[in-house]
Amino acid sequence: MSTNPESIPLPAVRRLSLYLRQLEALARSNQATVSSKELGRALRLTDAQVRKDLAYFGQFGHPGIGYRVDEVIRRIRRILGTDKTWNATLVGLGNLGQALAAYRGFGRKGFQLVAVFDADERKVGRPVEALEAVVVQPLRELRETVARLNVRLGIIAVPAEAAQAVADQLVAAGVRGILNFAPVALLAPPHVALTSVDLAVQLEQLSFQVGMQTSSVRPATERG
Amino acid sequence: MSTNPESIPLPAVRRLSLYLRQLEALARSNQATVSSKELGRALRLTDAQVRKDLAYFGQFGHPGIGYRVDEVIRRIRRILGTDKTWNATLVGLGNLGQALAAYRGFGRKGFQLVAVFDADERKVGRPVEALEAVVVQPLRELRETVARLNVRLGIIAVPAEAAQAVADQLVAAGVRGILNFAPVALLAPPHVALTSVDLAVQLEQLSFQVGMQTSSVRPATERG
DNA sequence: TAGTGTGAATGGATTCACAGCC
DNA sequence: GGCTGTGAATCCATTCACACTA
Repeated sequence: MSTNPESIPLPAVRRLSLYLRQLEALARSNQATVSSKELGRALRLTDAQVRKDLAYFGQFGHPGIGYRVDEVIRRIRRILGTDKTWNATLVGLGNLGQALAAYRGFGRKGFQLVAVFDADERKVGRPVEALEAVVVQPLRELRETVARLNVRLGIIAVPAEAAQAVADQLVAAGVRGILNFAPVALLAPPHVALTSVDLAVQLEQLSFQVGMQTSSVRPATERG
Repeated sequence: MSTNPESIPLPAVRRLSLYLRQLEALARSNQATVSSKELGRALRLTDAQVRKDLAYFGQFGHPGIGYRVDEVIRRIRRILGTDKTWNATLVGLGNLGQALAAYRGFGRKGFQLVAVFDADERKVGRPVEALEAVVVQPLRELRETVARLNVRLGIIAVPAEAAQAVADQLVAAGVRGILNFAPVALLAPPHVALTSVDLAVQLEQLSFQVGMQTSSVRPATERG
């Protein structure tokens, strides 16, 4: 009984991606079915968690059998929306931007990079390495190009100071979602989806974990 | 009253990084103090959330005044452990690895890249762009180099298939934390901290959000 | 027997609301 | 008056436990 979207826990949506990744790995090793227990073990989750998560999105499993790997893969892709292709644009061709331009995962998840922008006039006009038939454009052409090519997603890889202005332009141009790599909290209207990836935040989380472990792992042993 | 570490909600630790980022921005614009309300508004959190989060880590605020920006910055950095410098190593010099090698944020958060490894013999021996005095080494030298240079953190930027083997080698060499960019669920012993960044997961989350919004934003309007 | 789906119970995190301080 | 820190109340997510199915 696929629950109505509003009531699905956000963490469950995040885990859906992990299930998919794991299922894809199982498919590559030609495993046909998998149980919630096995799936949970690989991702360090309880079996109940796995079952409940999947059940939020529909009837996936077969009692006595488990989950059929390729069936579930298909259905999760559909739910996540990565079974269709969308045009995307990348703004900012610094180090990170170049790595993103060369990243094959966009295509695999249904996002096609059809335009790239940069503020640096020296980069404008050059072809983008690793992307067929894409040439760096100046920011002032963003709006028109996004509309003409029916771009639905914008990827921001510019310095923090410039990020909000770029986001505003992307929104004005009509994108439906923004993936932000700049280390700032962006504002976007509610009809535009926004996801941020901040490497500094990840580094800090790791640093904290390390500090935590070394200070508390030996509760009684290492005191004297 | 700084709570004991075990009992701090994990989400609060994640938000601590966001508070820091925001406070650093305020410091740059020379703002001396900030209230929980203002901080919350910028990050889209309630003021109560902000106060409670900060209180988990100690007495930060001044009633009637708010939080003193640079005082709190200093204290958060200390808590996160980014006030000290640690040596780090990068494994994998593909597109992403190169972007990471050039990323200035590592240094700013107290991580210094002192060694880089790659399995491709053609890359071995070359200097690493953007890193002073670092030359690409073959993987077989990982263990010895990590020990000799006192490397505490490993960054994995290799293909998914190779990631677990690299993680194992890093663990065997004695690192205390691993930052993983490969799209797999890695296993590490409990005394080694592990954080993963999977771009594909982020893309899927964004895709899902977009799909969600367009299907439910207009509950009554767009049905006929 | 092996394994899902799901209400009920538990455990965590967020919000409320207010005492206390500047 | 403005603002923090925090117990109590609420809300949300996870786990338990079992009816049900292949």
